[in-house]
Amino acid sequence: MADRAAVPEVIWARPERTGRGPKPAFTRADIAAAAVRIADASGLDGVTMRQVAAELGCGTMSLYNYVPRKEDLYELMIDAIGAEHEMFEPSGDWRADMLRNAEETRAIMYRHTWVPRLMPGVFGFSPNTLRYLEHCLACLEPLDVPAGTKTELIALLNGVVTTYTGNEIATAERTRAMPWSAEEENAVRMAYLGSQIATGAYPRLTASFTEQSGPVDLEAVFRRALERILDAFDPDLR
Amino acid sequence: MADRAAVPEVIWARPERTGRGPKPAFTRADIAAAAVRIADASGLDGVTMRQVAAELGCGTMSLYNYVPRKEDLYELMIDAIGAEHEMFEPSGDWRADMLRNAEETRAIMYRHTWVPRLMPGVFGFSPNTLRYLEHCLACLEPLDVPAGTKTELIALLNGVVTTYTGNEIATAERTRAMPWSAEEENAVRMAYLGSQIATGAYPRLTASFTEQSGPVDLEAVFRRALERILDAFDPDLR
DNA sequence: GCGCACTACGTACGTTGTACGTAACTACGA
DNA sequence: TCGTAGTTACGTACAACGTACGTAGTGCGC
Repeated sequence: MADRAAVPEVIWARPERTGRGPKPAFTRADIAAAAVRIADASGLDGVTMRQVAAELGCGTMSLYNYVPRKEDLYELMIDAIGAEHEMFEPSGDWRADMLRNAEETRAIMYRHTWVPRLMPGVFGFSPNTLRYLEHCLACLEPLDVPAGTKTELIALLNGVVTTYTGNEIATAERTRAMPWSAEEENAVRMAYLGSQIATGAYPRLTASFTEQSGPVDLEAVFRRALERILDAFDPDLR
Repeated sequence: MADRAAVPEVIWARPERTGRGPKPAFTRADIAAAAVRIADASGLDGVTMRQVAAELGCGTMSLYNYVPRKEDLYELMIDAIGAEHEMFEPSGDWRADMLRNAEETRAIMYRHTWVPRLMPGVFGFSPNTLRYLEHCLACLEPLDVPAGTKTELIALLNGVVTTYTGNEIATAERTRAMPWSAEEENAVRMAYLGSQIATGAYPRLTASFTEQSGPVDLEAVFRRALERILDAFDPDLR
């Protein structure tokens, strides 16, 4: 029996096929694509080993020949959507390029709303992740700061993109999944917040709430956050 | 029978006790404390309805009298650790105060390593969350920007603290939970990264890796990220 | 003092990840 | 050329999870 048990292993380090025995029926890409298809259609919770196997048309346990743990399936999924990133030719304007990268990541997340929920748990540097990092570094070539600072900029931007977009998606999905209407939910929330505000314990918070009129433009907030971070790394603004 | 079914409800809007029938055996605080105790000791995955009930010394299903869904239990937990935040008197130096707030949040997360994993899923503005936001706004009183901008600063800071600290914790826990040693894991990872680098497909990434010598000072990276964000909101630096 | 709204909790169901055993298959060493 | 070792494939089975449901007991408001 194959030792599929505990072995210090990044799935990307394990060769895709081994040569001996029957030909594998699927590639990793097949499996990743099936999982992505399910996640897009039914959400991340729809991605079960049984469902993925059914989508592929094979027995549940056969999957474990390709993916030692479910966690590794997630890794495959993240790598798969990483291929959607357009690795454009750097323009020479590092700010514009990084904005474009961020905006594209955001778009990918809106296309695959399960990505933000998966990101924090993914650690193996998948091929497409490495390609993306390399691409970002290429975009940052004109920026005259140490390499370590560039890495920090990339990490900070990616983190903000994930956090902001993930929050928006989670809020949207929350209202969608509920058996009651969004208005109803909002009414209950507002009633609660109103009752809290009425206690007078949160004067500044109350002022902040009442001051702002109309709905928040999430995209604008997102853009401002990005710009601010770019400002903070821009030597020309110091 | 009580209708514990789908109702648009924030748990904080539901009154803690109703007056009729037998006195409840526990308060929400009891339950939250029990869940926090378990999470601290056995991780977030140890927090099951059965475990929490056992910790309280009651039947599993009795919990559902207090907490309609497990998700609401999480909400209770987040609120409970929110009480650990020290709401100090603002010093008048908003940068120093916000740094202190961030550093304290980070410390709380290191004390309760499950917090970052829970944060993205928590939406109900719990009492302690409101108190914390109010406190942040008090610290930002000397900052001369619109109220909306202050809110954005708070959100950005909190997001970065959660992301950075959460990543660190996840990495640490990952190596701890593994049946193999951290050195072994690291060796495998490095061997893999080395093999990728050897392909020559990632020249800039390779340079960045080899350029940096010695381990990364995570706390310093964290501090720099905070300072940069504060810079970006500081009118005196524009 | 009656009844209703609540608490308490055992049982049970559906679903999950995955350990394990078995059977079939093929590339390699002899 | 032929075993045989290392695979793939997959059915069965198990422990653990969230929680629906039913029943029994309790005490406040009318």
